[in-house]
Parts: sequence; structure tokens; C-alpha cells
Amino acid sequence: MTTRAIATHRVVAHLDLDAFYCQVERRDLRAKTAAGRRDGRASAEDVPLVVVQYNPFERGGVRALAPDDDRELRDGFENHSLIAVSYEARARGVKRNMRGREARALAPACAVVQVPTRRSKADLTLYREAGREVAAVLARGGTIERASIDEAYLDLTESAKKVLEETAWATILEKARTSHAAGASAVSGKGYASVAWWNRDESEWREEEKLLAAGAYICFNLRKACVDELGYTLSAGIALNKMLAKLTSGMNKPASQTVLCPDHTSTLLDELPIDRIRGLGAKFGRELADGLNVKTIGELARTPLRKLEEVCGEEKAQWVRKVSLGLDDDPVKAREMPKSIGTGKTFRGALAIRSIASAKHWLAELTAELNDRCEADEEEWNRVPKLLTLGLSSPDERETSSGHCSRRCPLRPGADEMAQDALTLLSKWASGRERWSITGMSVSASNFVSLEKDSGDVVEMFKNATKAAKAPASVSATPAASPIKADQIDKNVLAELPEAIQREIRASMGLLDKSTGGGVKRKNEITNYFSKKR
DNA sequence: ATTCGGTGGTAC
DNA sequence: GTACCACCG
Repeated sequence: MTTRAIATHRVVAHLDLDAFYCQVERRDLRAKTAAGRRDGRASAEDVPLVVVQYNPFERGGVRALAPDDDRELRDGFENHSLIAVSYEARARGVKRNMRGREARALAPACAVVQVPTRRSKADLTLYREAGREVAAVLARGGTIERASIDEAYLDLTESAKKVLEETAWATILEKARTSHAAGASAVSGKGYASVAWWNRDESEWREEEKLLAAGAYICFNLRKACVDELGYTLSAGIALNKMLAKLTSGMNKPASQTVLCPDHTSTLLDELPIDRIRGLGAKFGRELADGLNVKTIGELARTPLRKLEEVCGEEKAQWVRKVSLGLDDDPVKAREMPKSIGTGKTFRGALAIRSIASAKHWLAELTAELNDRCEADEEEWNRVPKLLTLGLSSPDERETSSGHCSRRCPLRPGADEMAQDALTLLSKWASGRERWSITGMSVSASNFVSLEKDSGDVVEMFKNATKAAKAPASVSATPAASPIKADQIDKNVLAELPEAIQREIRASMGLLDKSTGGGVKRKNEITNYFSKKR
């Protein structure tokens, strides 16, 4: 009877790294301390920490700082814009959109770390790679959709069913119950009432609640793996769809996860401010709120569909109606790779670009970075981009549009080629006007096509590893077989592989001793590498 | 308070 | 093909 219902329910998790850039920098500081490279400064642990992005008009400007350099700012050089604030700093009232100086005033011991720079601009490679490492771990749990550098959705439906079949309920519960149960307070009337919800007798659990519990169990294991293997904490929300999972993941931060009790979805949404729902946080949400004179999702749910349609048209009205009822059928798309790679820089005020020579210089810098990242991407995912897009911000565009425009052309690989083509696009744009100025430039690569896999000795050699890596996912208390066994790979061979892949292999071997199941996927780096034309 | 450097998606 | 939107640290 309930078996029919199972098929209609999904288990979706939204996972989000806590103050991600700060965690990456914290780990970096730890490593530098251990290597004796922080000349006697205090330990990096528990100190408030903020990450700043240079401000070209501040003292220090765009200082050239490689990831490996000492990037802790001091001596009055730290008054740049904050882009990430650790929870220790938040506890002292430090907020994003403050400057370094304000952070220091509130938290004198605060470590102020500047983002790495390269080619006279911010270089986010350090964070991108850390994000990828995390995604690789999360991908063991189920279908992953990377939503940003530090966020992902997982469809845990199948994995959760499997866990329910293979794992004792008590075992699942033991880990799942460390999650907050959102809405449970409505049942018990207590503040921290998760306990009451988790304490119910097994017979009182509906099938979809059990699936959510299994999802929470998987999530717990994945988050633990991220802490154990990478040293990063995440927060997570587990619910019946993406929208609810996203809403739920932010309820208990940092380093904890929340399950949304299905029975309490409408209670939760009823008084929720409209802008808390993804997609309603900005202009569209304001238009709805103003047009209908409503403030909460509950009010939105009670608005006649006709009125919704008047404000935003039929299609959007449908979406709004469903979302206001807690429904969202947007699938978790299997996508671990980015769809585009881009880089840009702003040139405000006096820094605006007004000559072709200057434009040429910056395009060369931008395309050099773009080319580096495309080459790394090809190495990792065995694909190449086919489309180059130049983006421009210019006050000259403001009369006709919002001040931005873009032009595209076929992408020819190579930094010089990209620079040339981007300059051609820019020249065409500029040739239409006498005087011009550019306040922002970006280049991006997209329309990726995969390179054919071909047979080769390497593939043959690692056939077993590839086969094992394709085994179905399993995240349980009893680990499945590891994709690659230690004795399958020659030590010397291992040493010659790229660092990321070495890590991957070591991690998959390490899983044998860990509580987070192995036998999974993460085939991308490994199988791509092995199936790649060498 | 909305900087700077990104991402993905949709309307037309 | 381009403009614009929403959201992230």
C-alpha cells in the first residue's frame, strides 16, 4: 500500500559549505603554520577570519599574491572589501559588505586574508579546486548537481531506498537523528523538539519519512567524509524537493543538517517571507509582493490563480502557485562539470579603459587565465569549449540597455588565438563609436564538446579499475568494495599521475577503513584520465 | 551599504 | 545571438 507512494517521493539534499572561502583559507593557514611559514603568529584555529578581495583604490591596491604566499594582511593594509566571514567573526558582529578595518575594530584578533591574485586580478583557482574536491566526495552519495562553487544538490532517492533495504533501522536512526527536524517543534511545543520526532516508534514512521531519515543518514556520512578527508564542514537540508532542501539547509548553520518534516511544510511556508524562496529573492519577488500586496508564502498560496496570472502571466503563475504549496518538480540534473568557464575584471572610475592598446593588454591577461583554466578543464573532463564570449560593461551602453553587452565567436584554442579573437570582437564594438570607455570586461568559454574516448593500452591496463569505478553507488555503514585496490596500481605509476587523481585514488583506498561507504562513482577524474588520449 | 568575480537560466 | 535576471562568497 505504501509501496506505491514511494515511487512518487524523492529525497533531495542541498549541501552548502560553511563560509567556504574562510574554511579554505583556514586550512591553508593550518598547513602554513605546520610548515613553520607563519613566523610565530598565533594558531589559525578558532581565530576569527575574513577573506577580503582587494580594492584598487585602497592602500595596497592589487597586490600580487600567489596562493602559496603569506596572504594575511596587516599594518593597515587590510581595509579591503570582505567577501567571506568566518562564524567566529560573525559572532563578533562582523558582516559581509564591511571593510577590513571594521572587521578589525570588532574582532582585533581577526585574520584578514586576501584572495590570491594573478595577472593583476583575483584568482579564485584555490577555491574552485577545493570546491571540486568536495563535490567529488559528495558525488559518492547519489546524482549530483553542482549549483555553485560551494553548493550542490543531491538526489538521494535511490541511495536512500537501498539504505532502507540494507541497513538496520536502528543504525540509520543513530546517525540520522543527529539532524535537526524542522517543524518538529510544532508537535512537541518545545524549542529543540527534534528529539520527539526522532523518538517515535518505528511503526509511526510513514514511508517517505523513513526515506528522508535514510537521506539524512547518507548526508551525515557524506559530511563526515568531507570533514575527515578534506577538513571542511558543510550544512545540509534534506527534503522532498530542491526548493525545500535549499530552504532547509540554511536553517541550522554551521556544520549541521536539517530534515524537513513533510507534515510541517505548509506551517513552515505559511509565515515565511516571500524573498526566502529561491527565485523570489530579488526583483520578481518584489514585484509579486508589491503587485499583490502580500508578504508571506502563505498569502501567496491563498491568492487566486487568476490574480497571480494578472501579475506575472500564466506560466510563472503556475510555478509560483506550486512553489507556494511546497511543490517543486525541478529534477536534480546530473552535472558535476561547469557549463562555462569565465573570467573578468572591473575597471571603475579613473581606471576605465579608453584605448585599444589598454584593452588589448587586459584581454591578453584575461584570455591567458581563460586558456589555463580551459586546459585544466580538458585534462580533467576530456572536453573542449567551442564558443568564446566577450562581455563588456560600458557607460556608452547605458543609453540603450543596462550598460552591458556581449559578443561571441567560435573559440579557437590557445591564449593568443583567444586574445586575438576577443580583440576583434571588441574592435568591432568600438569601431561604431568615436569615443568609448569600458568599465568591465569578461571572457568566457562554453559549448563544450567531449573528445572521443579511444582505446589504448592504458585503458586496457586499468580495465578493472574502470569497471569497479562504475559499480552502483552505495553509502552505508558497511562499505562496499573500494573502486581501486591498492595492489592494482603500481606505486611508480601512481606517482606520475596528476595530483588530483592521486588524491582520488588514495581517498578511495582510504575508504576501506572509514564509515562512509566506498564503492562509488567518482569515475570522472579516474576513468576520464585513463580513457584519455595520451 | 551592493564591491568584485563569478555561475546558471530564460526571454525575445 | 543578445539582454537580462537571480544568486553565491
